Amino acid sequence: MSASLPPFPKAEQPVDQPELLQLGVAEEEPCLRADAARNRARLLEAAARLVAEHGAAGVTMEAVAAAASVGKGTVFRRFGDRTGLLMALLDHSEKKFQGALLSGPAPLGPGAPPVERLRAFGRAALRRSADELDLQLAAENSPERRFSNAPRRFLRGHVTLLLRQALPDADCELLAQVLLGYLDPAAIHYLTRQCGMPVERLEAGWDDLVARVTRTESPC
Amino acid sequence: MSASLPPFPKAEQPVDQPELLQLGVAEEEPCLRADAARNRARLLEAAARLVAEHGAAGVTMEAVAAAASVGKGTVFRRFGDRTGLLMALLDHSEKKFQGALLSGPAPLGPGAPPVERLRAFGRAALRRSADELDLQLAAENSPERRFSNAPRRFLRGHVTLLLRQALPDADCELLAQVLLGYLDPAAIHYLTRQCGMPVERLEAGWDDLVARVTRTESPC
DNA sequence: AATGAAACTGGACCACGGTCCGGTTAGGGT
DNA sequence: ACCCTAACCGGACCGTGGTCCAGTTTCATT
Repeated sequence: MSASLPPFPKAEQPVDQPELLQLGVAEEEPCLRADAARNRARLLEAAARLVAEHGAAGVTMEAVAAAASVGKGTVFRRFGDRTGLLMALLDHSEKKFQGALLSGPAPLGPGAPPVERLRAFGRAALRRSADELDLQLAAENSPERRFSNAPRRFLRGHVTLLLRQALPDADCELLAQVLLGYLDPAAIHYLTRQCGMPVERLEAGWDDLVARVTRTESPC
Repeated sequence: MSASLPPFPKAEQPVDQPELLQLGVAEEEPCLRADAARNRARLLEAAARLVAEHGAAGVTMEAVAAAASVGKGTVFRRFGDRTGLLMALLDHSEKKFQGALLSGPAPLGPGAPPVERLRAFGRAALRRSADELDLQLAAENSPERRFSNAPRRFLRGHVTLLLRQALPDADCELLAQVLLGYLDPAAIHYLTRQCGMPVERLEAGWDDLVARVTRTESPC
């Protein structure tokens, strides 16, 4: 909420750059002083240990700071807020996923027809959420930023692109929003854990949804 | 987190009763002592005033309690938590909406073909979110309970029913989840406020989505 | 090596959501 | 009219996310 804070990178400014990172995997930290980098590594390690021991709910900012023998302010300086820390924890898996989409083997990566890539995308995302579900849930942003973080923007761009190949005349941004909504971690948690649906049903539902959305109207 | 709490209704237990409220609008408070009812009314009035004055973000539990000349514990006893208070604030509009769906004029109410009712439903929901957006955003539950509150369950049942009339052989629960995801207040906020999409585009997108989802495959 | 400033550190501090429990009150039974 | 008990009240208390700033450290430059 403060105005000018030159020496405070805030770890994720809401700059909405016009899709020039379309092919770059994501932005990197500009640089880091030696001690800062060391503390960052210790914090991530401590946070991962806390997740393993007490679940994602046990990742308290104070606890992480204490476990890393570091002041609380340092955690906030490095990661901005709790969500930033949790997202940093998911960053490795996220980067791997992005890499598979951009340059992995088909049908997830390039080389397959777009609809088939979409189907593979959903299955991969569902499987990824099967592990990491509690972490992804805990990292869920506040309602205002649930859609405007870097990983989400990347997935949105990817799905939009695939949709545009299959449906050149549709509003692919909105359709991408719909498809990604189906893969929302909170939704997956609700359907599988609270409603008891098996993952197979979610996968079948995804294929069905993709088929319905990309079906071109009555090609008689 | 406590175990047994007889004298503490908690305002919304997570009981997931098997759809026997399908036609009842919602459950009512069991009864209320005279002073409790008076305090409840004063709290709601105070909360509404705070929303009008300082926006939904200004609705602090302490502020509401103070504005109603009531102890903080009373607010939590009555409404369970902050989300409960905000949902109570939205309750009137919610009930009206549910009434329109159940027994209002077509095409929103009964009497129109299901696909047309679905289209009307989306437009109505979008318009309802246009007002009240900040309140609906602030009332958004924690990720775990975003889908398991009474209003949401009602809408889910309604949409599922309409879908089943149009698509007897599809997985209508999952499709209903998809459609409701499109109408999520956070999504609407993101698309209209942050992406700057006009509401007309969202409405067109809804019609398109309903058409795609309910299109029966190649009726040649 | 000395130096100066940018960048980082840590812990005191604050606000808010949520819990607890001793004291109070409503209102039905007698 | 009285009493008894369940329900309710209020505010002290706690944990957590997040801010702030005085002091310290790094490192590029000389």
